[in-house]
Amino acid sequence: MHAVQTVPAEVSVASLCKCLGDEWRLSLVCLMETDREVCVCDLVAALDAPQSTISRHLAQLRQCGLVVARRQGTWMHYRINGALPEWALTIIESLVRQGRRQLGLRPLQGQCC
Amino acid sequence: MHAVQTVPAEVSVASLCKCLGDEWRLSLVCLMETDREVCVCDLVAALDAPQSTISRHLAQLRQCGLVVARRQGTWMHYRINGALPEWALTIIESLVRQGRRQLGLRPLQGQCC
DNA sequence: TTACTATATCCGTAAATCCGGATTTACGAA
DNA sequence: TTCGTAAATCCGGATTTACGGATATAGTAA
Repeated sequence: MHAVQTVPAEVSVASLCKCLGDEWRLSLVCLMETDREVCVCDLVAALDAPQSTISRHLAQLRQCGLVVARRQGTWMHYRINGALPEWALTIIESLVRQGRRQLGLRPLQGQCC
Repeated sequence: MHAVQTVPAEVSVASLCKCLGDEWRLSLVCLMETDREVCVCDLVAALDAPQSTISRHLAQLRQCGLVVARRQGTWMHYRINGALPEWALTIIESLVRQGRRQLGLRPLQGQCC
């Protein structure tokens, strides 16, 4: 029995930037503390946007490999993809740090689930 | 007489990412060594693209504040905007470092000007 | 002047992206 | 089963963005 290889997802610099070059998506990632899961309903509440809009942008972040989702019953939990290569995680962290300063994000309520 | 204040240009994380989320523009920035000017004709040659395309993308980079231009006779020299705030310069440097690995950029010839 | 060069901008068209209400899917509970 | 909730997907229209040939602008030199 061998350990599970977490192969670093391939991401191109351009697609990473493109993905985070949208305020909705940047905000979503900024709402995800490193190594902390966030429920979709909390994201919808925090950003006060139509559910379909949030879901669509989360799908893009997933497709790009920036976040991963985990289902728990009816709910979906998202988090930043820890399997990303070092350089990507580092850059995302920097972008998120600065993004949090710029975007006036209301704190997560965590009321659901 | 007072010293010239280099007020750090305001840049939003989202617009920075959006601007670099295009392969042409990312390539252009990757071709600019930090603190080194590059001539437009060299950029056109290196990327082998229509001149209007390069010029248009350079204009976007300028508008976003990521690069600055200096005219020397008929030629225009571009460089990364050193007046950007620290966080932006740091992030750009990381993106460029990784971008250079990913994009197969042909080296600048520097034949013109 | 005129001619030439480098670069920027214009403009019509094509393609990509975004939006959000409506619908579907997935799951849990009764 | 059936119902209710959470989330994903669909779809048609609006908006944005990209493209590149043609043209305009800015500068040099004769």
